[in-house]
Amino acid sequence: MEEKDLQNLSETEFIEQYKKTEKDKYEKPSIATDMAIFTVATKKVTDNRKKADKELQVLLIRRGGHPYKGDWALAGGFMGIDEDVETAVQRELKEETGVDGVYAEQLYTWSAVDRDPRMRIVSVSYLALVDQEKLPPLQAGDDADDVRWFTVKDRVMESRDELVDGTMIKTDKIELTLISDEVTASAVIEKTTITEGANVKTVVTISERNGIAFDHAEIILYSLERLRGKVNYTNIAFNLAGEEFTLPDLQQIYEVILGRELNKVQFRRHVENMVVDTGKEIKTGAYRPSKLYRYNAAWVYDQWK
Amino acid sequence: MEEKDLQNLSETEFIEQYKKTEKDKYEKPSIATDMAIFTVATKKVTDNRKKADKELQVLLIRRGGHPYKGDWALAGGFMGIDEDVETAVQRELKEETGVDGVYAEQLYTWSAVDRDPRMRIVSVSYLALVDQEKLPPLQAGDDADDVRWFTVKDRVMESRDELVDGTMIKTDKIELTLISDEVTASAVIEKTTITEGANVKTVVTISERNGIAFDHAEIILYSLERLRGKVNYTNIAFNLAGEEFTLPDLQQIYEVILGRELNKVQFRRHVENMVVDTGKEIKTGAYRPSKLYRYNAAWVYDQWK
DNA sequence: GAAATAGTGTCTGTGAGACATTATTTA
DNA sequence: TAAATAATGTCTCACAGACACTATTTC
Repeated sequence: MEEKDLQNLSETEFIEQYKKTEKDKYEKPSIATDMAIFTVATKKVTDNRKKADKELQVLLIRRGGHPYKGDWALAGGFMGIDEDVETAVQRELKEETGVDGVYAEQLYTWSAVDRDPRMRIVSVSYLALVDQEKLPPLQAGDDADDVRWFTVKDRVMESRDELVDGTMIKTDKIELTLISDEVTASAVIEKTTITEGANVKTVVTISERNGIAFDHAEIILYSLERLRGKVNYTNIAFNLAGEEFTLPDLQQIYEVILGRELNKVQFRRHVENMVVDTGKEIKTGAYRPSKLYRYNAAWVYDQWK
Repeated sequence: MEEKDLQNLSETEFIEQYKKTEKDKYEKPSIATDMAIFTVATKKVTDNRKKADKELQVLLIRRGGHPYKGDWALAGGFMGIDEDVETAVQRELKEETGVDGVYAEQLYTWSAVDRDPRMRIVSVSYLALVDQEKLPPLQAGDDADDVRWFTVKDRVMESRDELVDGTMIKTDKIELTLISDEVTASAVIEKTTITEGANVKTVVTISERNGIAFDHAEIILYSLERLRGKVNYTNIAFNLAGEEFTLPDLQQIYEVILGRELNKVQFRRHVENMVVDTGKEIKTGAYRPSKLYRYNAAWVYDQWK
């Protein structure tokens, strides 16, 4: 049936006909999800410093089969034909973390033609944040060795600005290092931002890849940026804290995310309206106890004040 | 061949075999793009006020066939199996606007199972901004009537906050109105934000739909929010201005996007470093002429100051 | 000079950033 | 009392917001 004739049908007839003759005319990609699941963990290391240190970790899974066999990949999976992406993500989050209702937000959809050698896979990536206290210990089952939390470190190796003829070219070379007990994976990512007039275009390429599967180093970096970008003006970081927490602990979570130390007074002023004093205290050492707070459910981010 | 046996092959053999037997095991969705293309246009209306007024417009296309026949939809199309989403978007932007290198940024990927009655379509939406001066007049061809710029108005009809048991439920009822010469399309969108602890989830439903196809009212609203959210701390608005512009004009672009008036002094201070004086002036009426500025290519957004 | 808009000077309040001080605990 | 960390007081500086004023044009 010609396209023209199709349009003379009623809507119901059209759709019936479309499903028969048009629906599978073109080859389609698969849709997958990739989730950068983060937690802030307390370092086990007992070094000289008394102050407990925390670190940002991401969950990775060792690839048991081709492609990228043996490399570490983000959690994720294929979207079923009868579910939407959000449902797939919540299903997979529950599977991987064992926790219900984990915070997740959509990041970006990756669609490079060659991002998977098997076939065309378009991936919708998500940023997920879990409170470490809620996490069950990683399953000690047969594949315990294949699911791990990696400490995340990123470092700008090189930063170059070039202004040519009204076009600003900014090149950043960023090293991403992921460390688990005995395993270290890493990547070097080159990020080029071309600003022509006010039109900003960013091209990202992975120039070195050691043990990180697919384009996942890029996705992890992107999720880090999103996390850092939102930490200061949303409640996003509270998803990484327990029900009750001390302000010094909360501050450490912020510091671990931002990768720098924060001023105490300023930090407390900043979160003042986001927390409620529980009236409880907690003693953690040979010094003044901390007050316990909880998240203030009534807090609203007044976008434009 | 069993999954187990597949994994004993070399990577090349595996992929070859995968493409033969595994690749099309499951039904796949189609990938489409939807683009909210905005421009800021100068009102033709000559009312009593001398000050020229601008308005925010979005490009819509009348659907010639089922489904949503006769309704207005965002520009877009299917992603080819040999191109990535960005390429598809740039191709379609050129087709629709006639302009090369239009600013476009990825917004969100929509995947509701029933968002298209024909088949499963996952849509990657984009926000695009074009300078009106660069736009050729809409093609006067046979389908000139099918492509139009609509003035965008949105209004919060109702806003309710409810705090139940540590869970904050914020419900906003928003009216979106799109006006072209003789055509008006509109929708009422209900946006519910559920904040449980710090975990924010937003559910959006279209409760009334008049002449806007698919879930496109939702996408337009989402793109408006993104535009407003970025206007104050990026150079995004400059994509809506010409090569050279006056500060009063630039301020109007900001005002039209934000939907409110801005303080002149404060605005000028805000954009001070983003613009360069061209030394030229432009006379537009019986009053002091405006200086012409251009975008300052050397401006960089120092993310954390 | 009147009308209209462009552009500048300056006061005020808020909030970020930094430094200093006090408070509370245990050894 | 020393050591360690929690919590608060307060100074400074940058900037957002507002108001008032000056500048330039045409009629």
